[in-house]
This record gives sequence, structure tokens and C-alpha cells, in this order.
Amino acid sequence: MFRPPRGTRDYLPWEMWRRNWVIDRIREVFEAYGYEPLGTPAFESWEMLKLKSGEDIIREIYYFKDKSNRELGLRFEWTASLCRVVASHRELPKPFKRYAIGPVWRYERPSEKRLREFWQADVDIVGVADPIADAEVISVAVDALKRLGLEGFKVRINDRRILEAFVELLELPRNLSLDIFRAIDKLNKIGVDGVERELSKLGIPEEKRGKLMEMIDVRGEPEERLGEVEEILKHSELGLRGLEALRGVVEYSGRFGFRPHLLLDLSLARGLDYYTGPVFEIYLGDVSISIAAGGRYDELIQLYGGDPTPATGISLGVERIVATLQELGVLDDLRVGTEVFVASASNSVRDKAIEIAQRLRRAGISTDLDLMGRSLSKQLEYANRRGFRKVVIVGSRELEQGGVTVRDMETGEQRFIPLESLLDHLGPR
RNA sequence: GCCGCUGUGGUGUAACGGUAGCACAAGGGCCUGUGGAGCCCUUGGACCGGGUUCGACUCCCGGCAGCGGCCCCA
Repeated sequence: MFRPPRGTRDYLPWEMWRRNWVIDRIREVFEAYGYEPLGTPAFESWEMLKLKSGEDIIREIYYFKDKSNRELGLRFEWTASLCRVVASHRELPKPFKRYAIGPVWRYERPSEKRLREFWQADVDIVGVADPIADAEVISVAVDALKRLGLEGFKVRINDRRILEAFVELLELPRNLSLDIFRAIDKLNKIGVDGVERELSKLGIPEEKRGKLMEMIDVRGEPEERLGEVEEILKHSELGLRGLEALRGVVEYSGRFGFRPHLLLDLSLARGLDYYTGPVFEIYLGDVSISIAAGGRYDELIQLYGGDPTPATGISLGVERIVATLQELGVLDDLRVGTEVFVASASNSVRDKAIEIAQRLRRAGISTDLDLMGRSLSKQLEYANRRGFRKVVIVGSRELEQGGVTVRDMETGEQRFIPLESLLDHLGPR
């Protein structure tokens, strides 16, 4: 028997209905905020994909050659393709707000919360340097999660420039800053001692390690904590700019309405190399697994050959969100699946059953009918197991009176319905 | 990519170096005009390849896949 390749999986209908429901809600929120869909290919040129990435990411890109020996790779997130499009379509009005929802691929070790093929739902704003854009993309993500019925999540924020300022102030080697950031980023996962160990592996002397740990160990209500940070950063222009951006995000968060979810965390770094300003990450409970993350990348579009253009964005991890919703039971009562089942009481009325099913279908009512020639009790058993809410029983007795029996599968209640009012009775969804 | 643990019908499991059993699911019957229960029948299995052995699902090796850790990340 064949199995899906490593790190991929099948989604059977019961799960796919729920998944699609989640994706539809996310898309609704994206569109409610005025983001527009943009379509880009699943595979891009290898050159383009690796342009902005460090070694670690490049290693995780699915790479292949086509029959003409072109070097290609599967997209591992949405940002590269967006930058390519923006760089080559200067006519796009600014701000350019686009969304994209679909699979991305990463060659890494799979586990339950990490697949090699997974969906990202991504929004980005291109052309706005002000933190209002960062605040808005956070707000979209927050509202999408709320729309799905999630509540107790937190949005951790930081600014890359603050971390860079720390490196600067402590006179740590600049070429190590990404490695240092990654080490810092693990604080929540491996603790202070763990991070210190990582830093010492990088050759950071003990005294500086201690100072750095102190600097990044700021976590909590943004308003309260930002003051403390200013004191540390007062001699760093870069750091102060980061601080100002964060202040902006915090301020706008009140207006956008996600202030209660906001948490300043100076140990948040995010792995991706290209962030230049605010970075953010949304998680729920388990701190090591984020369900959404993003940040500002003001230098990326020019890297792809476009005009220098500020940009910021956020990605939601669809599988992780679905898994979370399932764990919380949010999806249990979801009404999904086909609405109506048309059952035939006998073979002689089958043609009539087809006719009725077609009428319902053309009226937009999702309708199934018996294709197996089963007995009525088998049809009802089937309809019950499949979760149909209404069964239309077509039988010669009712047809003689010009109608059918409609059975409510939840209550068991049955009513005779004249054919001409069947559509009204079942109604559109 | 590295290290560790695991791999029995579709799913969940049992026993055993010598005939692979159970439950659920699926299809059917009891029941050709009424579902959720019950009883009965049917279909269907040792991840793959090699080795040890009279004999391997069982032991050994390799691959593949899953899980956990590292790395990285939604």
C-alpha cells in the first residue's frame, strides 16, 4: 500500500469540512480588512527563493530540476513571491495589501505540529513605513483567531532594532548577531541557563552574557516596560527607533482593539533573517508553538530589484489553528456536510427521486441521493451516519397526493410537504 | 541532516520462534415504507527488502514511515 510521502498527510472528509470552514472564516476576515488575493506559483526559480535566505532556510527548500534543467524550488513561505511581484509591478497602487492562503513546503523533520506540506494564511502591507501597518496586520490576525472562536492567545512583540542595539551597546561581534538572536529567541523554551549556554558556545564572554540576559529579560505589559527599555537604549539611535516603532504599535493597538492581547517580550527574535523592525508572534498556551508570526521587512523588496519599499506582514499556521480548535472542541458542533438526502421508498419512484434531488441542487441546496439501490431503512441508516439533517422520502403514496415526506433527522419528526412548497420548506442554507 | 523509541486488517488492539484473534468501521441479511439498538454473515492484515532458522509477525541488518530530541520554524 502506498502512503503519503514523509511529512504529508491526507485529510479525510470529516476533517476537510472543518479545515475548509476555518480557511473560509480566515479569508472572510482578510477580505473584510480590504486585503486582495494575489496568485503566485507553487514553484519559483531556485535563484529567487534562496535570495533572501540564510543557509538554514536554503537547506529546507524543496529543490528540483525540470526537464529543461531549470533549477526550481517549492515556495517555503509567501513573502518571496510577494516581493518578486511587487518589485516587478511598480504600477501596483500603494499601499498594496494582499492576502494568500495555500500550501507551502519545507524540508524538515516532521512531527505532529510540523509537516513538510502545510498551509499558511498570509497578509502583507506593502508601502507603509508607519507602525500603523504593523498594527493592522496584527489586528487582522487577531480578529481572524477571534472569528474562529479562540480567545486566550497572546501577541508577543519586539523590534529587531532593539536587539541589534543590544549587540551594538555590548560591542558584540556584528556578524554573530543572527546567531545571537536565535539563541535569545529560545529563552521561553530552554530557559536562562540554556540561552547562556548557547551564547557561550558562540564565544560571548560571561560578563557580556550576563548583561545581555538582563537586557532581554523584559516581559510584560508594554506600557509599563517600554519606559525601562528607554533607559537602556538612550545612547543607541537604532534602538530608540525600534522603541518608537513599538510605541506606535502599542498605541495603535488600542484603536484597533487588540491591546489586551499584547505582550512586550524583548527575548522575541524570530528566526528569519530578513526582519528589520517590529516582529510579532501569536501563541496560545504552549509558548514553543506559535500559531501565527510575522514582522517588518523594509529591505527585502529592493533586494528583489524593486524600489526601496517598506513592508510588513503576518502568517497564520492553518494546521496548528485547526489542531488547536479541535483540541478545544470548538469545531465539534460545526454544521458541515451535505444538507439533504433524498431517499426512495421503492425502486419504482427512483426517477422521481432523481428529479427532486436535481431541483433542490439547482436551487443551491446541497443534496445527495441513494445511488446504491438500498432499502429505505438502509438509506435512513446511511443518512443518519453521514449526518444529513433532512431526509426527503419519496414514495408512491405521497406522490399520489402530490408531495413527499420530509423527515428531520435530529428530532425524528416527519411532515407531508406538497412538491410545490418543498423548496420553501427546505430553504436555502 | 543527526540521535533515540516504535511499526500486526481502514482504525484501535491481543497472543506467539510453529494455524495471527478481538473490537470498531465498511458491505449485506434479519427488515423491499422509516435511522441511531440488537443478532448474524461477508470482505480485509504482519511497512518493504535481505539474513539467521527445519520454520520468522516474532531474532539480526538495511531501507521506509511515525513519534520524541537537536537544528530550524506556521
